[in-house]
Order: sequence, then structure tokens, then C-alpha cells
Amino acid sequence: MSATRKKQAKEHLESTGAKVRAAGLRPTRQRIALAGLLFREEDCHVTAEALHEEAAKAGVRVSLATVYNTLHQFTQAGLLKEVVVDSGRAYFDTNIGDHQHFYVEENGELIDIPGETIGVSNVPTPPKGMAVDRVDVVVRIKRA
Amino acid sequence: MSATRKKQAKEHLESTGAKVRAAGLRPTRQRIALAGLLFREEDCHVTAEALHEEAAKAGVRVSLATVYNTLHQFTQAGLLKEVVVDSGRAYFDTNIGDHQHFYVEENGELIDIPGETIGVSNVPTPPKGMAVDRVDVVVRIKRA
DNA sequence: AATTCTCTTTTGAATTGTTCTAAAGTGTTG
DNA sequence: CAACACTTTAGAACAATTCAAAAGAGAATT
Repeated sequence: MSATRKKQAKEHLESTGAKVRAAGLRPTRQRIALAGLLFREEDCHVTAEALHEEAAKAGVRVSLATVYNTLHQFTQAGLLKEVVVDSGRAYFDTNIGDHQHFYVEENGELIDIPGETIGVSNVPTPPKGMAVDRVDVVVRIKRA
Repeated sequence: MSATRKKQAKEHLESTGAKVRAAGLRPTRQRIALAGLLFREEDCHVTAEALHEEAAKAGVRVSLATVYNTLHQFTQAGLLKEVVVDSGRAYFDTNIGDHQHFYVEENGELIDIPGETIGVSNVPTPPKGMAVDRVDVVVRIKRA
């Protein structure tokens, strides 16, 4: 690794710590490491298991329970968004802006679709006493 | 129960048997009973557990495994559609036409939105070699 | 109606994904 | 560095779903 890259990596972890702190969470070793993995690139989609493995590969020892805790805390803090595409496992997305997804059923891969792309019109008024929380669009794709 | 209602109920079960048979499935006691519960009214949304309980209440003895089997067989046969709104349990919908849903996160209730209502425009082209399978829109609602 | 064949159902165990619990560990503050 | 509150951990517990092997039941044939 070059000196520049090493510096970048260090800065990344520092900003990561700040992010965790800004979310009102104690910047523990585990949270910083996980945030480091999650936010090192844009539009990262993970499941708890996947992040747990990724951490293991990166040499970070974190328990699966902590991964679950952290994903939920980050989601509550607005650092992540949960994406529901599979009735079986939960996905989390580092892109917290308004956007939608392609979902490859075959291998469980998620691909972002920028928020301005898809247009959703005429969403009906919810039943009395209810309000729209959010509108999710999932474009399920398969091998042609 | 009036004579007319009794007759209607009988006709319903008969058409139900035909439906099962038409799907290429043997019209067994269990499948006919479950189909009877599912298709007695339009736009029915169920989870496996819920249907299992409903069957029990209706005095039909069916194992949970059979409920799962049947729901999947019906779905494969095109009699049902799976709706993914919760990463934790699977919902099935008797409305197999093109339509969307309100989902009340609070209590897990599903409400149909007719297919012509919501408009989805500019769905981007899937990655090379992939084709759109279907586009799902879920309007998550909560107490105002 | 009895026989045979194949498909179904059942029960209970097994799996998978996730949450809980109690004990040990670690940031933070004075 | 002592004290406290918050975190992490390992493993048990849980919930939804699937699996496997044996028993049961339609369908076709006699």
C-alpha cells in the first residue's frame, strides 16, 4: 500500500469515527470497524451475515449479535436504510437518499436505481388516520 | 344457514375443486379445503401461520407443512402471488392480477391498490442479459 | 371392490435468520 | 485511575420455514 493510500485509509477511519459519534453512538472499536467497511464506498448493500463475514475477512473480530445490533442502531440513526426484497433476510443500504432497486432474485444481488429515475404517480390516499411512510419500488430481474 | 347459502357454499367448493384440478394438482381434501378458504372472497392476504389457524377454526385438520406446500404449489400454478413486504414472513395474495399494496407496518395488514391506480414510469433497462420479471410497489403506511 | 402405483400428508427434527440474556469488557467522566 | 453506564460476547432461545421418512389417500386397472 502506498503512503497516500495509507493516509486515505486513515482519514476514512477518522471520518468514520466522527460519523458514529455524530449519530449519538459511542465510537467503539466494533462500530468504527463496521462503519469503516460499510461506508468505504457508495451504495453498499449488505445482510448481517455478509457484513459479519466481511469483517472476519478484514481481520476484525466482531460477534454476529453485534453486527445485528450495529446495523439496527445505524438504521435508527439514519446512517442506513433497510431494504425489504426477500421474505427471509434483511438487507441494509448505505444509500439513504430517495432511490429504488433492481433485485436479482437468482443470487440476491441489489443494484441501486437513482431516485430521479423512476416516477411513481397517483399514489392513493391511505385509509383514514394513516399516512404514507414511504413508497418502495423493487424491480425484480432475472436472466433474460 | 339458509338453503340458498348452503347451495352457494357447495358450489363454491365444487368450483374450488375444479380450480385445483385445473392447476394440475390432485384435488385432495386438504388442497380443496385450503383453496376453499383462500378463494371464498376476493383479495385475500395470508401468511402460512394465519391460514393454518383459519383452517383449524374452520374445523379442517391440516398440518402446517401442508399449508406451506400448498401455498407454494398454488403460487407456482399461478393461483396465488407472493407479496414481499416484510423480511421475516411471507404473504400470499389471491389477487393475481397486476396491482400494488398498502402495507400497515404496525399490524402487518395488507391492502390492495388496483393495478390501474399507481403509475410507474421510466423503469430503467436492466443490466445486460437480464430482464424485468416484475415491478413491485409497496406503500408503507403508519398511524398519522 | 381389491390391487397397485404414485403422489400427498404428517410428524418431528433440522435449518436459517434473528433476538435475547447474563456475564465480562470498555469508553467516558470526574 | 476509579466509578459508572453503555457495549460486546457467547450461547441459548425463538420464529419462520424446510426437510425426511413413514403412513395415507387419489387414480387407474383388474
